[in-house]
Amino acid sequence: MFIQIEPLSNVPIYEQVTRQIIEGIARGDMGPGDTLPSVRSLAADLGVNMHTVNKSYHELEAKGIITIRAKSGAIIRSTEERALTPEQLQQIEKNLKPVVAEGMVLGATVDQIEHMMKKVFADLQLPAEGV
Amino acid sequence: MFIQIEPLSNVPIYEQVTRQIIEGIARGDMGPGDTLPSVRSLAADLGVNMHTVNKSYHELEAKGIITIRAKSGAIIRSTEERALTPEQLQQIEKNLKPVVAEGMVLGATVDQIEHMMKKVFADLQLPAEGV
DNA sequence: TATTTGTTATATAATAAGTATAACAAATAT
DNA sequence: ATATTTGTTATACTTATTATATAACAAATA
Repeated sequence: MFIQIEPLSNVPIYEQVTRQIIEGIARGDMGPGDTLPSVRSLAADLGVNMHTVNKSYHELEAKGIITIRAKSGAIIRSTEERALTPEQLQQIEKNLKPVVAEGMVLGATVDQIEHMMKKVFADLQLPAEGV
Repeated sequence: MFIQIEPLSNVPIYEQVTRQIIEGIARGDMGPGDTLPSVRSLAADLGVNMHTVNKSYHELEAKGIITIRAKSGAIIRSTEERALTPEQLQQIEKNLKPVVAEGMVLGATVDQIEHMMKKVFADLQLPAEGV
């Protein structure tokens, strides 16, 4: 699997796992209907505890990105199933705000920030385009 | 002062303080050369401990946003002093990535995300325009 | 000179993060 | 049918983080 844990990071391991799975889906490495590896096997792969991965999966479920079927596995939901509610949109905006504010205070221009946005989009989408 | 603490938030208090000071600067509520309130007075205002605010100030200093003069106070640095190094730009991009990725996976379009960006920009800049 | 300032130190408590084992019952594979 | 794998649940433990509470120090300021 594509996940790489940075043990010295200030970002918790379960959060690193969550983010990298999300980025993997955005990048098209895996898509709707695909099953995630079992918490035990992924934990063994990453060299971390089962519960750490389990926490990440439940975070993904809370975000509406996957469905966990008890005693079976975790499946990536389809785009139709993931509604994109107004609450979710608002949450994204709330997450965006401190990042943008920090960038501006550090002296980044609107153009610079929008340029970075495009880089992030490209980084997440281009590999899929290459198929 | 404009800072509002949400005690039930999963975001640590010192981090809430840091973010809201940054947003205050971005919004133009306070600018370069201005001094932040003393850690003791702000802590009293917010009803939190001195060290919590102190931690926030040192985080702001580490980000290059303020300068702490020992036994004197904390001053907001000028835009010229805040260099905006390539490392900082890269950090902003790194912060942006998981937020954008999550938005996309949840089904937000590029246009929707860019529209939210503009809302955030407006929210941070318009009040200053009104002066 | 008295007050305020950031700094430093120590102590304590609560919560979060992470690991370690173990057992259960349902789902799946053989 | 049996064995394995699965997510779930429970308990226990360690460590780090967050936050508070006091106190004292020395420099800056009023």
